[in-house]
Amino acid sequence: MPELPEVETVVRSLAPHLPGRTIVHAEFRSKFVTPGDRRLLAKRLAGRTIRSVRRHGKFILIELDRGVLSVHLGMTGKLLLDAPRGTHAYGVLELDRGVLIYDDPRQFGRIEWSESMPERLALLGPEPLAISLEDFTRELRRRKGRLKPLLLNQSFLRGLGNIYADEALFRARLHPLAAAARLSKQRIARLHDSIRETLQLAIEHRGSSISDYVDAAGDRGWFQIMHQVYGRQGEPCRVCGTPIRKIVVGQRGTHYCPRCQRP
DNA sequence: CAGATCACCTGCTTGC
DNA sequence: TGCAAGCAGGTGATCT
Repeated sequence: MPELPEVETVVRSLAPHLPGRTIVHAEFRSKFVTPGDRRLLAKRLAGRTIRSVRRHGKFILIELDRGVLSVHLGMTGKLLLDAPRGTHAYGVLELDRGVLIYDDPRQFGRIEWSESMPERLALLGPEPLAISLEDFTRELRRRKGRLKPLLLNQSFLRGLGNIYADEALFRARLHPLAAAARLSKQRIARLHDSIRETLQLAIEHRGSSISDYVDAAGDRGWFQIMHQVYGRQGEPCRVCGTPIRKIVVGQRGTHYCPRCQRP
């Protein structure tokens, strides 16, 4: 669920509160979210002071006075500040002031501690909000495959997910099955712009709350009311009125306008 | 290497 | 009403 705009919103909602806080006690209850020795993890965190909170793709990085805690929200993960502990509170960080709850019904998220920057982050592609048109063009031309799976591939760009891949393709008027390497210069520029504009707009609206996404304060996003294609199958395209179509691409539901996004 | 298939897990919706 | 199947914002392993 949480893609770049949602993760960015969570980080922004945490940033005013976490730096300077000390973790008094930690507890983890899921062998999926926290694989390996959960007691050791809790022990490593106890007594640590939080230096900063930032986003790297869809990862939340909590820098400590020793080591880094990386949190990936998976599909249904939430980081909640001073919230009651629900059934799915699989991680609890008691702070010197307040408590940080990791809640995740499906347990697809991951929480890991590492001494320095987690190695897996090095495998991710550039930030979609930062990449230049030149770099974007070069990387796109190097790739085979279709546009939609490519946009979901975190080694191409880090942070796009199913909602924003579909929304960016609509904005760029590009078909999800178009061959990435064969796009004209003009279309590449359109896609580059569309990705940035879509993500920025979504961040301004604090992300999309499709079912249960909320930020650390428990507030929902409202970009979902501006979705052009995602979840709108059968409804009229906001530009041309043609019914939005839903197909499956790379095992993922893919929404597009058959008229605005010609093959 | 691209792409399909499956798996991880829970909960909500849909259809019979 | 009840139950099973299908589907969901993500990712990674395995196979062809």
